[in-house]
Amino acid sequence: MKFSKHIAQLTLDCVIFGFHHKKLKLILSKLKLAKEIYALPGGFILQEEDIEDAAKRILFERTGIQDLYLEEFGTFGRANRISDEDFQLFSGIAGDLYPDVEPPINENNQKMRIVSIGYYALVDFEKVIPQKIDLDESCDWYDIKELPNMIFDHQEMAHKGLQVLRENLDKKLLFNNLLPETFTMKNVQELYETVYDKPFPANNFQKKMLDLQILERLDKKYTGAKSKAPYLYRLKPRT
Amino acid sequence: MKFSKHIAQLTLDCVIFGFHHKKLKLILSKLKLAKEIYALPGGFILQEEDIEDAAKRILFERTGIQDLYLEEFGTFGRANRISDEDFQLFSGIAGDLYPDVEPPINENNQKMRIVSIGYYALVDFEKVIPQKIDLDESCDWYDIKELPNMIFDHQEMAHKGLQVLRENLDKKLLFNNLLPETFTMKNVQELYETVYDKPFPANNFQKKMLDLQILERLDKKYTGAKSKAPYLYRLKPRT
DNA sequence: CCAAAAGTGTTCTGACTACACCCATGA
DNA sequence: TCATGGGTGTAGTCAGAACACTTTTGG
Repeated sequence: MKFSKHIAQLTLDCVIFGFHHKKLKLILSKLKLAKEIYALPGGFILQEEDIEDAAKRILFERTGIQDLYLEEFGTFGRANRISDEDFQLFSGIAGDLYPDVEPPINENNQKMRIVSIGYYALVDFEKVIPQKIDLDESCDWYDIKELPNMIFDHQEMAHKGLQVLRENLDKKLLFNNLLPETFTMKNVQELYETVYDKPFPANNFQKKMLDLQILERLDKKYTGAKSKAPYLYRLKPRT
Repeated sequence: MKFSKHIAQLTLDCVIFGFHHKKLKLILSKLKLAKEIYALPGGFILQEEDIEDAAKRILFERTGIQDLYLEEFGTFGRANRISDEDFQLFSGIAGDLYPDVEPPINENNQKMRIVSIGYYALVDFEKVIPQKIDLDESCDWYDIKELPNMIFDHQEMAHKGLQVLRENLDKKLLFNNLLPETFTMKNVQELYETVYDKPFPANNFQKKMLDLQILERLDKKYTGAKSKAPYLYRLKPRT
């Protein structure tokens, strides 16, 4: 066999961000290993598959959502990105899921590097129950501020993903799965404050959002709170 | 042999931009093929090599410059990024340069996709004579506005590289090899006008550049032209 | 009427634009 | 002294930030 069903030394890992009520989380798998260690959802890429389609496939496997907004944020290819310890831990189980892929060990029993492409996506974590796959002991949402011990350079990938998410969040809002159908300006503000981890003054924030021309104002929302009822908004249908 | 000396289905291609006197060029190889077709300088990645080091190695091979500023700008992995025609053209010669890498054909004689990582770099093209390698009939600078027929999706890669170069050119200037040791403000302005392919008003441009606090004003330059002598500048030593 | 939260208006600043103007230089 | 190109100054516009203020709501 010259070529396996999957590309041998290239994987794809996804930083799936979930937002809800001032919390920013991401999906991690707890791996079925002796040591407690976590990984970004990822996998190998099929030979006939566009890389972006592979990312969509992995995202669908884990979230059940078909058409998610996603973006590539970088390639991770340091020669030593897989430590010896992680390699030994992981190589035992990877073959179960990808029997076609040769374990990354050369004829001298040295580990070989696997390059990973990073993608991120955005969802509302109240709407998505992370699905585990065979390699996972469990799969769940973890707060970005309290990330557990992660395998390979996955922690670095998660941070790079967040950094790219923060660039032009305005444009990304257009596609999102982060907010419900209708929402208040406060909801949007909390989303921004959570992603950027800093406060935004409400009046300036509102002006800026409205100036973007992407929100449509609807009726007011009467919650029964003893305060003024906020307007509801929805994303303008894209032209 | 389970693994070759190079990673099998992953390559790296470099968009090496060269600037001089209102011209923006990039290095292309004319391949030793029946058809006249050009390629970005690129190559496979060694198993033990950081990807960024592989990019530096390729850049050094082609330009003779060791420590070039470079940046990754994306991954190119469409399943059909290599057309049947390009595949047939190229597969004949690739084996000469990389005898260790299996030709990307599966057992059913179907071509397999190779994923490529894009890097770009910046130089002054008057200072660099592009070096050809075995696969090349020639290797030279080509104007970005008059790109010849390019193999695979290399044209798309070149344009994406330019797009990323345009983002934050200010910061990239700090590292560059684009300008001589000392230069006039007009030189810098022409660089910007060439990269962005649009004019900048001279007075506002000067103010903006000086506000960046990265230029140090030196003595005037007396060229013998019958006009006021411009100041010379140099990049402030980085702290 | 009051507290709480929503929403608006006004001013200030700093970046960028456009326009007009002055200065040095060699012919 | 004049044309040429280098360099500076000022006013207008626009997005953000900071501040104070008014409005709506249910108790």
